[in-house]
Amino acid sequence: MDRRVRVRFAPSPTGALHIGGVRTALYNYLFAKKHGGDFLLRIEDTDQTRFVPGAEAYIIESLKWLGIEPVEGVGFGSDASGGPHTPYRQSERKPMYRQYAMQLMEAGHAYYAFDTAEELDGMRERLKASNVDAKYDAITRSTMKNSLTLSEDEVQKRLESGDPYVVRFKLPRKEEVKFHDEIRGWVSFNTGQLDDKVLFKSDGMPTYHLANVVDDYLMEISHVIRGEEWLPSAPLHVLLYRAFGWEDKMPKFAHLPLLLKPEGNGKLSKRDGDRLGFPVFPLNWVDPSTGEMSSGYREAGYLPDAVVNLLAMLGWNPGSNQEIFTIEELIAAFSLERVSKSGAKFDQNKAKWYNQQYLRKLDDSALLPFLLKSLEANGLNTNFSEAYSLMVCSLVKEKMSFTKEIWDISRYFFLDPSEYDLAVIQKRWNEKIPALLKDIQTGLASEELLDAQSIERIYNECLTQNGILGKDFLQLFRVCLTGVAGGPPLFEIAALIGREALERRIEHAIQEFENLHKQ
RNA sequence: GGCCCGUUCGUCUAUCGGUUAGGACACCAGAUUUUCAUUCUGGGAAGAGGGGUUCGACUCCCCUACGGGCUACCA
Repeated sequence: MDRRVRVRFAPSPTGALHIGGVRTALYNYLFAKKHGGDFLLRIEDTDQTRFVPGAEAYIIESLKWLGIEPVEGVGFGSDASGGPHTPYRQSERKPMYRQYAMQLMEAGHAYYAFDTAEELDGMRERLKASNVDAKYDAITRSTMKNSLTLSEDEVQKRLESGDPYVVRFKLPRKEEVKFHDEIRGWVSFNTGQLDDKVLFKSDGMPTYHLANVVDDYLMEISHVIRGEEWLPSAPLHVLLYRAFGWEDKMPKFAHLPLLLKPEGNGKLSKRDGDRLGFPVFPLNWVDPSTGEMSSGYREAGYLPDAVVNLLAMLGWNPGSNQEIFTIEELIAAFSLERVSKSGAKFDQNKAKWYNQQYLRKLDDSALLPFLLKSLEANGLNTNFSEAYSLMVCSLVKEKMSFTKEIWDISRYFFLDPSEYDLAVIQKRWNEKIPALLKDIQTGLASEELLDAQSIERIYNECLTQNGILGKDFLQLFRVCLTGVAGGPPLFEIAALIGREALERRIEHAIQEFENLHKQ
C-alpha cells in the first residue's frame, strides 16, 4: 500500500461526456490529489465503429472547464506527448496489445476462435431453446471452432490463409473469484456464470478488457475508480491480472454508484439530453451525425466550481453538515469509504441552489464578462461605460441563479421598458397615480443631485402629499421604471439609470399606465 | 431468464447495536423588507415487508419485494 497513487479516467470517445462520467473523473481527481498522486486521462477508442469526431476534444475541454485536470494523458501533460507512458490513446497503442494476447495464449489462458457471427448466433439460439444460459463457456467452447477443438494443422492453416479470428480468454471452470471493492467491501463471483470473453478482435484491436488491464498495468495504475456498470466484468479483470502474473501489481477497485434519472427509472443516459429540464452534459454538444444539439452546464449558466461541488456531493458526503466546499476542501475531505453504495438521483433544485451560492460569492467583476457579452449581442456595448455595467452586476448579483440570466434581469438598466407587468398595473393603479407620478417627475427635475437617498426622499414626500401609502405604490413605481415586478433595491436602480432615463420612463408611464390598467 | 449490486423524509444524505432518527434542497407558515427577492424563525416529512440474532436493531444474518447494473468481436 506504499505504492504511488495513480488513477485514470478512461472514457471512450463515443459522444459527449455525460455528468456521470464527469463525476467519475472528479472522484478520480480528488482521490489522486488527496494522496499526492497522479490523475491521468486515457482515451479508450478501441471500437473503431463507434468513433465520434469531436468527442475527444469535447472531453478534454470539459475537464479543463471544470478544472479537473489530469497531469498525464491525451491533451494534457507537461509536453505534447502527454507524459511518460505515451501514447494515451488506445488506438495508437494498437501494436502493443497483440504480444499480450500471445502471452496468454502461450500460458494456456487464451485460445483462437474462428466462429463466424452466424455460428455464434446459432449456438446461442440452440442453447436458449434448450433453456440453458447462452454463453461461450467451458462447456460450449468444446463444440465451437477454436484452437481447443481444431487440430494444430487446421489452426495453422486457417491462420496462414488469413481466416478471421479472435482470441478468447479461457475461463477457469468453476472458481470463486473474490475481490475487495473499496466501496462495497468483498464481492464474489463464480466463473461458472461468466463466459470466455473476447480479448482480441478480428480487426486486430483489443477489446476493452484486454486493453484496460494491460494499460492499467503498464501505466502503473494503483486504483481503478469507475462506474458500477463495470462491476460484473471486474472478476474477469482480476483473472486477467492473475493470468498475466501481475497479481502483485493489481490495482484496488472502487465501483461508484450510478447517477439515476430524476423521474425514477434507469441510469441517466446520454440520450436523456434536454428532456429532463437540466443539462446532462458539461458543455453544449452537437451530435455530428444528426446535428442535434444538447445543452451543457456551461451554456446553461452554471459556474464550474458549483458543478464540481454539487457533483461531489452526489454520492459522497464528508460526514459533517458542510455543503459548500472549495476544491481544496474537497480534496482534503474526500475518501472512498464515504462514497455511498446506492445510486443517486440528480436534483435540479439543489443544483440551482448550489449555483446561486457560488454566484453570490463571486466578485462583481467576475460577472462583468457575461453582461458585456449580452450587451454586445444586443448592440449596446458602446453605449455604456464598463463602470456602469460593473455597478449593474453588483446590484443584480443576488437576484441571479445562473449566469445566463444576467441580461434578462438587467436589461432595464440599458433599455427603457418596452412592456410592463400588467398584473401589477391592474392591481395598483388608481386615479391618484398620474398626479403622483407628475409630482415625482417635477420633484426629481428640481433636485440637483440624484442619488438613491435624494430620490427616495422626493418619492416619500410626494407620497405624503398625495395621500398614498408606500406599500400600495412602490411596486407600481418599480414597474414604471423597470417594467418588471421584482429586482434589486429600487432607489439604487433609479440613481444608477440617471436623470434622463427617469424623466423618460416616468413620462412614458404617465401616458401608458392609464390605458394599460383597463386592459 | 441468469448473475451481481443496492433499499433512511419528495430528493441528496447523517447514524458505523442504545438518538425525541440529525442536516441540506424543495414545500408550507410567520417575522423582517414602504414592493418582489434576500434574510431570520418555525412546521410537516423517512428506516420496503417478514423472520431471526441480541437485554436492546435503521444498524448484524436470512427470506421476500422493489430498484439498478451486466449478460456483444460496445465501452
